[in-house]
Amino acid sequence: MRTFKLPAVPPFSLASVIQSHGWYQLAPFQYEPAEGVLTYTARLDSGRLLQLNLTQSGTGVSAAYEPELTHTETSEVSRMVTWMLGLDQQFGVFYQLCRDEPALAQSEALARGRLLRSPTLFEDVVKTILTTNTAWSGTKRMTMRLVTLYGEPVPAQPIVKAFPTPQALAELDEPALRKDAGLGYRAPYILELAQRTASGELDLEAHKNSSMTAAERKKWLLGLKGIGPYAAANLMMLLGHYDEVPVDSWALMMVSREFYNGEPVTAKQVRAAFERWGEWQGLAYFLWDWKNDGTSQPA
DNA sequence: GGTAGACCTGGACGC
DNA sequence: GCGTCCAGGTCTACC
Repeated sequence: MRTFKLPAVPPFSLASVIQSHGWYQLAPFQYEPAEGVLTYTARLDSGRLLQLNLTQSGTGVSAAYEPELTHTETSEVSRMVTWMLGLDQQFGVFYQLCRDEPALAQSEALARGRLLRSPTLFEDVVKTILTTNTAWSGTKRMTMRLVTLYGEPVPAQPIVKAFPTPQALAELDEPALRKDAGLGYRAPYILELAQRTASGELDLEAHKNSSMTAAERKKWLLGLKGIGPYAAANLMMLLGHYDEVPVDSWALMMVSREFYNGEPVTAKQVRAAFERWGEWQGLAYFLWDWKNDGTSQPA
């Protein structure tokens, strides 16, 4: 295995990034908690496929890979890992605000704030659509089927596959996605996204670092089929905009238990509960140390 | 702007 | 084993 190291804006914890949300459980991510290794099957611009093994290295991250890469490819992998782990992201202002809130006081000590991302926005939009209107087990199953059925295999390890490209998905028909991949009614959304991306009509990757305002970005996301208020807020978080709470059924339950004594709450009440965190309210919600984590009934 | 019904799947449950 | 019900966000039509 060849390796290189990348620095991160301190504080940095790979474990905190990995456990920031459930993305590490979705193919082609793999995580070995005992060894602290996050594995991702990546596809480079050149079309080459490789397995990346990411581990904590001092205050940064170490990337191990095979086969040998060109200088250009190594630069591409560096940019990819920096984006996926948010190595250049800073949360100093947020940490200052957290110091007076017991439920967030550990954020800086644990280096929390960075959210694990896929290398491409295409992959993250697809995965976000697959989180909607289904249980987490369904999201994992649908993602695994997409990768298994339509992902390109790593030559040296044919059972290891990358996330399917927009081109690969664009060539499919709706019944295949609906039945074979088990996407159900989400199939036309994914197919349209893939076809628009593959044709060049939609340049998702340009939006990772666009000059759009947060409001413009959100409006653009809501214009994508299958992306509603929850999915848009979730993707905005991945894009580094934290000024809105992604309200789903879990958020309604947790906020009800935490702030409303178990009484049913509305999406407005969930947003109101975190409104005081301003541009950080989404992150405050994400990192909140809930008194009741949802696995038991409230006191 | 708000609301109701349809969409689709898998899991839980009762028989 | 089979049938029924329910949870989970978004879209569309309608008011």
